Amino acid sequence: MTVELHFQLDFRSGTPIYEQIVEEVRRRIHGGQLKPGDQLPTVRQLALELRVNFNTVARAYRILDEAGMISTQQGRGTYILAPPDADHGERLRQVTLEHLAEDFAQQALRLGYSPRVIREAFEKALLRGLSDESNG
Amino acid sequence: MTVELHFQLDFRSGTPIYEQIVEEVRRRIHGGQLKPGDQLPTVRQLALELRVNFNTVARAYRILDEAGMISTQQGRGTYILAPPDADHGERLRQVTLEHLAEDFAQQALRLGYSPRVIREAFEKALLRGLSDESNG
DNA sequence: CATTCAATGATACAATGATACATTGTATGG
DNA sequence: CCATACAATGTATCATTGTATCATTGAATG
Repeated sequence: MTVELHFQLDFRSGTPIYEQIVEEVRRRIHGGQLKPGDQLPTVRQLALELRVNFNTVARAYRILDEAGMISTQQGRGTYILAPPDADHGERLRQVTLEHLAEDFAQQALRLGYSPRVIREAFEKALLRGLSDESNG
Repeated sequence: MTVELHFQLDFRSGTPIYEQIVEEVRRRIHGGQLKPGDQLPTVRQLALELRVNFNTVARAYRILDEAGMISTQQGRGTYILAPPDADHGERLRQVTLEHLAEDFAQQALRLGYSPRVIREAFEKALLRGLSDESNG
């Protein structure tokens, strides 16, 4: 399922190779030829095709990764990411909060504390956290 | 009966998958959701659920095995060994309600949630924990 | 020229995946 | 009963993928 890119580098342009790769992938993502979930060629595959060292491709991929456009995963490959969506990020954050809350509640209950005592401890900790936040 | 874990991996976090699995199982053992004698999902079941190779799960299980927290047995399965309070190597600190509450409050605040949202998540989790306690 | 520094290459490494294997429990047939 | 076959489990080994580190190159600069 890894897509083919087929594009030509200009070795004489003065623009670094890794930059040319970054720009090409960028264009294809914006142009829609590359869609979220698509797997890019491996660093070695693309390097072979472009006749460059695979570290150069890796460098381009790393830049795109840091820009949030792709996801590089050691041992797995690199994939196009969905464009950052504020709503989606919010949903993930909410999941995390629920997870934290659930862990806390379960552990507290398991230690045998009553709901009333747990609520008190929670409220106290929350207020303390708030004052810490505003002061320090 | 093998327990279900359902948890999400973060493929983009940079933390290796096997490490994320190790930590998740650790948390559930300490939190009491996993008790001695419980059978974990088989490496293949969990791998399928998490969409990773089963060797990655096997690696996590092996680490937990070497830490003395679980027992993996070829041809049989893997089982929780550790009593929840026996801490293996790491943090031997006393887990108190105050600590739990403080950790939860601080982490939630650090994520940028408003006190109101945190209270809602907490209350919901607590009620759910209570009903789980009485039912299951 | 010598020096410096960014770009690229070479090499070793870590994480994950694919595949074949050994061990255990259970069903099946005699 | 016992033996055998089979299915399910974890294990071992190697291939594949990205990462880290250092060496090399080549152009800019003094």
